[in-house]
Amino acid sequence: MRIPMKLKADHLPGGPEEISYPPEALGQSLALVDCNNFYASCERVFNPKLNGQPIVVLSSNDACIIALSNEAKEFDIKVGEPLFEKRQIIEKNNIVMCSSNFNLYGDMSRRVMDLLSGFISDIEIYSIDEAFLNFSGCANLDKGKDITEYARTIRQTILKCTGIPVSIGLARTKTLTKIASKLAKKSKKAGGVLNLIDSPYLDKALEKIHVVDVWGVGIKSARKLIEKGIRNALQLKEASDSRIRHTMGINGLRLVYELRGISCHSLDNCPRPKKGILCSQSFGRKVTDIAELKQAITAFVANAAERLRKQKSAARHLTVFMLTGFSEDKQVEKNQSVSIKLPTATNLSSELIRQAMKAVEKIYQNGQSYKRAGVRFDELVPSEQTQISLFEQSDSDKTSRLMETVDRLNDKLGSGALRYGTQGAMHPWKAKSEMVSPRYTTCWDELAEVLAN
DNA sequence: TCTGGGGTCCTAGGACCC
DNA sequence: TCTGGGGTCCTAGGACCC
Repeated sequence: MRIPMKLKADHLPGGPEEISYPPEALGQSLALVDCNNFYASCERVFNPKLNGQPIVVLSSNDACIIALSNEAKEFDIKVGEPLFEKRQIIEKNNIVMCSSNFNLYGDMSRRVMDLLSGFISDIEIYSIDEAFLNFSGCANLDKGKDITEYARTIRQTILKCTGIPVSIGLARTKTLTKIASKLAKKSKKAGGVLNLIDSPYLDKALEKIHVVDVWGVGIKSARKLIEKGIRNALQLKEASDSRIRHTMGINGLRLVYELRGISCHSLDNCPRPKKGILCSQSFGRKVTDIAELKQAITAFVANAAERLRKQKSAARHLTVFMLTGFSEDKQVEKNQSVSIKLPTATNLSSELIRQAMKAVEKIYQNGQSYKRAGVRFDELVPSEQTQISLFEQSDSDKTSRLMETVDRLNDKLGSGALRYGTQGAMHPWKAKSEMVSPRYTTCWDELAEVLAN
């Protein structure tokens, strides 16, 4: 099931009536299941003493507030605010502070998602605490069972089995389910489930939603919209196509169609590998020593490379970035970065670290202090297709040793696991190097060893 | 040497999401 | 003193080719 509209960036339709939609664009029954205050709820599952108490969950270095329980939301605290600004309120009101524990949250998330998959097979896990479900064609609902009741059953099951409270919004498009779940969370009457599918109250619901709370509208776009008199989701839904296209681009137009019940974002139920992998961290203090920076970057590269190998990818491109932190006048951070096109795609830590160190040396300025740094791998390719240039043709001794290794590994892994050959036929200008294409990442280390000798 | 236009690829930066 | 750590997609502009 693909996106029904050819709403490409270069295509500006005159209006929805000019396009014919396949039935699934208009008639889907979707749900968003959203865990309430997820991190705070997880902390409560493992420490029931926290039930009923106001809680905030803090980021690494305990620098920022990244989640709040309902009780904590009563105070003047918002997600994303730095702790030092709110410390007084927190201490005065005996709000409990928890340092974040992402292993725990990931584990709880898996439990919730497993339960959901048991109810509905067509599911997209959208984030650590959210999943979209597609009820269209769901066998359990064929016998006229009420979809709202079914959603309540799901909700109760999750709560009973995991201890995590969730809200469920039902609607025709993803954007509308987001709104439904938001309202379900707020309304006491809804009991955690709100169904806006073909609802006569849909427009009333949209009117209650401020534009900045619409999925896909950030602070920048919201400001522009408000300037034009568009304050709520209903006004956004009724705005003219050309106006939206002009102020918010193609994504804005997709979003408005979704508000009108025309699905532009289909369910993505087959998780694709990441297109880029990054690892970065704030130091929590100023770092000026290049040795210390190198040590940190080495750790980041090792972490990111592991994730790279886990999804069976290799990177062709590497970027190291270092930020100086906020300047005295609270203006922007200075972001310095160096990108390196790798000679061949790789997911080998040793090679990636070597390249990253070169980048650090390029960026580093004596006397400059850095507050944050990171590394990013881009242009990822499946590692089965990865080719590494292993040796020069002239080095016949190394060649024969390598061929022996390849044969041995093929014996171990099954023939064809690795192959070797020259690239010369395809790319005459590279005729000097020979290539080996490992199809199994487990071979990397052994190959690397041969290379090193 | 001058002139034009169309097309593609790459990159940096912006905006948004959780 | 103290401002998280991941991601995705789109766009504009420059370089380059024909």
